[in-house]
Amino acid sequence: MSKVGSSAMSASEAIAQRRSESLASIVLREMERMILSGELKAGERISEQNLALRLGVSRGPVREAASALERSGLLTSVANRGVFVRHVSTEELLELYDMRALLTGFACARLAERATAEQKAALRAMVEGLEAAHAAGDGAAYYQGNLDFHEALMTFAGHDKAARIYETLLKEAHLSRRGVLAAAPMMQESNTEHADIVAAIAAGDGPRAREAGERHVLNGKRRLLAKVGGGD
Amino acid sequence: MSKVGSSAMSASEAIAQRRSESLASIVLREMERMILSGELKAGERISEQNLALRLGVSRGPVREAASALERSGLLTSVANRGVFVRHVSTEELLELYDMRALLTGFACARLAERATAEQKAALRAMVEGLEAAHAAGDGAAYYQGNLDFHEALMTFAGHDKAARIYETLLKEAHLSRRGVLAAAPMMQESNTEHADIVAAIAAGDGPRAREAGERHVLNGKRRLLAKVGGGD
DNA sequence: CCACTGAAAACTGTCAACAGTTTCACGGTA
DNA sequence: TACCGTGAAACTGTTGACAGTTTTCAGTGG
Repeated sequence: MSKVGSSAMSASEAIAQRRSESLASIVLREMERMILSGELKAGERISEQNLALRLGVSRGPVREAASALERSGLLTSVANRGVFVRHVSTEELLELYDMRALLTGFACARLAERATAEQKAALRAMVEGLEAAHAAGDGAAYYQGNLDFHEALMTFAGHDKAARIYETLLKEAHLSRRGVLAAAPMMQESNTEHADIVAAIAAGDGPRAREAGERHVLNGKRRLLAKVGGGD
Repeated sequence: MSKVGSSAMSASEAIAQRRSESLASIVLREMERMILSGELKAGERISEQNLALRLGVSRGPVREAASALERSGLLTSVANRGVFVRHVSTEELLELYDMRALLTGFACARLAERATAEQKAALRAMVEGLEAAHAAGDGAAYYQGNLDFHEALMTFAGHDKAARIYETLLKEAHLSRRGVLAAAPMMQESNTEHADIVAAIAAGDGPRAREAGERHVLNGKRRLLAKVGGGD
């Protein structure tokens, strides 16, 4: 319960070496990491007292961090009982896919009209990398590469608000460890869609790029749904 | 500086009469209200000490509330200097319009397929109310009715995530008092678009509803841009 | 063996105080 | 008059402590 694992070590170091960053923001990052890595499981209670002790800070910064994380949907708090890692229901996960689809489509349409040659090349390279990962049957590499590809789409689009919202949505989706499973099995199908997206962007065809981007994420939702079924 | 104005009174009462709501959440609401009402202007510094004093609480809950509001984009904090009401640039406001357009289009498409007869009737009634406000030249009524109509679109769509994001975006947009001005002048044009949206929804035409919803908000963006020009 | 009671332990919500930084006013100097 | 140190006042970041609530658990009775 009170183990000062190596996982918390980096945060402790950060606290020791801090210069101008507030403890609250360090605790925030650490809590977020713990939640997203699955170190803290969904529905699990977080004792601010224990956490403060483990991180070597007082409860004030921990409460501030928790307050912020609650706002961004990673925690829920119950009066006099503390904060809990939020449980993302299947319905909510599906809604997250809807929103990601919308944003991805938007970004793709934008890229079709403003992507630089370098950006197009980078996207093409990423798709080839994913192809290689698929050929090698390397699920982990595909998973990471897929995340990178989607992040690149949002970043290259040069729309701060869209990228920021997407980031938040992705973190929330990661709360449900189910989302992770959906990507690996259908590598071939998924990467074909990636290629479609890049092709539409390269062709400068906004509507087609938007449709391809949106469809791709919605297909991911469908693939997830097929896997989950009425399972839970 | 230290006036305990009538504006803070309701919050003070809430604090006095509280039963199970945390002080932090009350302070959060009050700060949000102050910011959105324009009582605190963009770029203005918020002294947590003064605020705590005015609300009759200690600095702890104020800091928690500020931490949460920073996360949702209403405040920015600077180390050792405190928190400031965020300044929303024109570029950022335009991006907010993009996102609202996306979400509105999404909601409209959804409504075309799942709106109940009551919901359709309610939307129609709202458009008629707006028409009346326009005829009467009542800008304030039109402004509020317009907000209500858009909120209804998001609520009726039955998509929690979309509604929640929309709400956040709207609050951020309200930070820039420029957005407010855009609605009033073009009542006729704006409400014609509202009618188009409702017609498409009533007809069960998803794509057309989506297009109409998206276009409507983007036209709002265009109207805003025309007004602002290169002004600032 | 199980359900119940009640007191102790643990924890959250809140506050007041301390240390370090920033801001501001004041007085001296060119 | 304008400029620049300098010290006091004000404020933020953080902590430890107190009050009230929840949880735990040993002991009791059925």
